[in-house]
Amino acid sequence: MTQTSPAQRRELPSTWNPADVEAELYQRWVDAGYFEADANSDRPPFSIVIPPPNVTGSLHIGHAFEHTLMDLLTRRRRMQGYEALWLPGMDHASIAVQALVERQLREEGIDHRELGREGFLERVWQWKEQHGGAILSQMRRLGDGVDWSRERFTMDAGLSRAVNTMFKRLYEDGLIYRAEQLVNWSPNMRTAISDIEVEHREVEGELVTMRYGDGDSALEVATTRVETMLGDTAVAVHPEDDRYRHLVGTEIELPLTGRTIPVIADEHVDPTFGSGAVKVTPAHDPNDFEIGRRHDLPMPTIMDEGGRIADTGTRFDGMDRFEAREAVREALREQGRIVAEKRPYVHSVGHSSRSKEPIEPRLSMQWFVRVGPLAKAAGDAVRDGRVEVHPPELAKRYFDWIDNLHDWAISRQMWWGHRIPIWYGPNGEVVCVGPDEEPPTGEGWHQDEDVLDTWFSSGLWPFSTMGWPDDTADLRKFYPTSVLVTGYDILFFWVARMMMLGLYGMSDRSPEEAVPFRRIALHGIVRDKHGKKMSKSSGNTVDPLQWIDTYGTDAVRFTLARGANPGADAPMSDEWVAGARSFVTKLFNATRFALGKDAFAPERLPDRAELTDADRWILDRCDALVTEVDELLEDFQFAKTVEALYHFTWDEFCDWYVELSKVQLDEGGRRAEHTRAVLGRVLDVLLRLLHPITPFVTEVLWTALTGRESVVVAEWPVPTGEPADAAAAGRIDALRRLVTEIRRFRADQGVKPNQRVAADLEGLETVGLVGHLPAVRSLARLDAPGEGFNASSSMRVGLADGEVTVGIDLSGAVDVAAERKRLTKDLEAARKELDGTEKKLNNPSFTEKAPAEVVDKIRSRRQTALAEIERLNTRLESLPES
RNA sequence: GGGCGCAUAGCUCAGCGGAAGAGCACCUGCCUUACAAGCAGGGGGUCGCUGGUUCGAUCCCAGCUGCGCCCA
Repeated sequence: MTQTSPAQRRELPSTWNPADVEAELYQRWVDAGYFEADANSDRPPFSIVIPPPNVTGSLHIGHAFEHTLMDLLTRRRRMQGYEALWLPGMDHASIAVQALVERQLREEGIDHRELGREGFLERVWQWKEQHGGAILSQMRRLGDGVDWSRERFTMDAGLSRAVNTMFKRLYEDGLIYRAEQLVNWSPNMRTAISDIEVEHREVEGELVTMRYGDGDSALEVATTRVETMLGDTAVAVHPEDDRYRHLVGTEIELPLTGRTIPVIADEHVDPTFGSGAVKVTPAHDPNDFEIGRRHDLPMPTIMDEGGRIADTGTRFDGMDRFEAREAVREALREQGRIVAEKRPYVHSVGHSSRSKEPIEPRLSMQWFVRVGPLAKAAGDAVRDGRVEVHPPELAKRYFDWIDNLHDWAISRQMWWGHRIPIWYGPNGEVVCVGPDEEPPTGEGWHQDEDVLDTWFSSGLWPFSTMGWPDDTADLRKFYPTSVLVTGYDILFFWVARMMMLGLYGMSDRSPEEAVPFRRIALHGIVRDKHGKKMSKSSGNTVDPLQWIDTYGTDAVRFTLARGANPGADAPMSDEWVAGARSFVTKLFNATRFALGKDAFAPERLPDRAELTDADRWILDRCDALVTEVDELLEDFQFAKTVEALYHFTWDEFCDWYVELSKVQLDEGGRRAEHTRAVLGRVLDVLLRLLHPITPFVTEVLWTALTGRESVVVAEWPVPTGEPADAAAAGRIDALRRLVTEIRRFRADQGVKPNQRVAADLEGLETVGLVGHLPAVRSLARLDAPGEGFNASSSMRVGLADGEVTVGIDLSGAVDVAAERKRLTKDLEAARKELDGTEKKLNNPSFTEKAPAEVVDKIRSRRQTALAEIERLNTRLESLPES
């Protein structure tokens, strides 16, 4: 047995003030290089890439949540001896940053277009250096054990090279193409966005029905966007619709434009909706676009990039789309062409998830990724188990989505981002220029003006950050990453893109090794304490940094981990963080107590035979805890892990073992010495288990306890393999029940918790608690019966192996009514139990069909109930009349 | 419109075929030398509704109601 010499010990402060030590501890960890991974080590790899936060972002509660889980997983693996890498970084957020810097420039009175592309980008980089990445310093406050030496940014040279390489490969494989297509257009940002960046929201608009043509050939069509009529090139009806059959093939006058348009028949028209005739605006509506294609209709674009009516040759040109909506409607009204108006008319409208404005379907030339083969491979990787989705229920959602994916619009009409590496020649040449190639020079050559969707570079994140396309030591060691921790809300945006591009980019590897991650741990979003989504508009957002200031990082992390059920949302409130702080304080105080009693972390425990029931019980429980925590964490059951640790720490270790240890310490000698070892061992294990969740307090306590360097690099506990001592556990269980019953009796009788009363205990030998008499007396605050002892009241406690009679000297002040009430209540419960069990046992189908062990269990419960009733009745009868 | 999920103690959530659980909140009593950010004790639920399967249903199945999410 070795012992930490007092000299090695670090002193604990008398109270725990996280703010005093957190920053210093974190810096110490970074300086010591604990978080830096070595690609050349022999240890088995464990790697996580951070879901890159937006360079404009600051730490919000969702980051804190996700980071806590990742840090927890990484710290545990590090302690388990893995070469653990948690790779940090940010993405460049093309649209958000461009908007931000454009706005800044406007405030200075500068139009970014005047500045030119180069000048503008200079300003963006300037902004990035000065204000970008606030989140990185905030991550330190959370205690994130990331490898700062590997920090990455999607616009870094290396990652840009990866983007360029990927583009070129896809292009040459025919998986990237350019086409004029209807895309989701953001007039505010003047760019195309992809399908997933569109959110559908119910809005109150109007449904206007208008009449095209006149007399017999008139048709009524309805729309929520009247202004689009300026771009109509047909009216469509169902081919089987008898009402309109005679009109098909004729031309009809399109009001306000001086044009006539054909009436066509198309099977996709729903004859039961409205009048059964629909206006067709191919350049501004997805369904109409399809109709236009089928019928080879002209597709005039009637809006400019900013959402203003253009090129219609009408007086509406130049009007904003919403202004035009009213103006066109009123113009039609003047002509008596408005047939009906429904207002408000609630319908679903696509909005840009970035700028929040209604998107405008717009025909334009864009670059697309042909997702077919990529999506198939991405689906298969999950289908054949190379990538596990946790919780598995969410895999279905992944399949539903990835198996029905549309081609991905990747060009953005922006300057900030990876410029599309395509050069156009004077004679219509199109050349894709790879990263190490020289672009064509000469008259008339120019590069595509657009940049790539930010998700394109984020999709390469798991390998571009490790040096791809080069064959690097990092890639060899850490790819595929071990687990991806992210929100289910981003499954489509990001996870699917990494799957597609990862499998494609790494296709020179075996299918098993090409996947970007082996497991996907999905979490939900953080909600408020009423389960409401946090949002600025409802004013229920919280600032994790403010919580850290108030309660300490450990408390915040503990709360977040405690709320993390697989795939489920996590409700959060400051009351719960306060509760977590109490836990941290409890742990601190318990350790302080132990150290005050000279507890130490022994290398070897004393021989089991030398230990008490209490020692063996708590050590066995501790062993079971290690197993439980391991099992839960392998399954990403964070909430249950925290629950198990909380319960053990508070309800078993602090409430019982620490109290029992006081009795043992009082005995002195070898008993006290062994108790110090057990206290130290349990704390040693417990602090290590808790470290990934609450890194700061455990670091302080564990180094104080052990005198060793840091718990960050301590070994993760493993079960001892010692068989649990069931007999000891049974006796401790009996002890706890006996003590609780006595406390209950005392409370009923109005005896103050701190008041010692004389009591006589009979029957301890039958329940195996003779040796525990001092403990019972200590925990139940009983004195040995002395001179003139008079058991004015007595109680019988039924335990597994018998019963104990406790005679208590209450100096005559017996509250008979309270006692009667209690006994009556217990009696009622016992009778109910008897009824229930007898009913079952009297049912022949039950005794015949139920498994034998269940029947036995019910029989024994009936026996217990009978004994209990007998005991309570005897006691009730013996009570004096009140 | 299509799909998925959830309804369990005042609140937030576990449990998911054989005795209703936790945290917080609540009530009572305690500053008992680790801890009042604490200790001891206590109250509180026909497990959304209606049927069905089963010896037995909070748990499985069907329908209904009410919420939530995703997609169009």
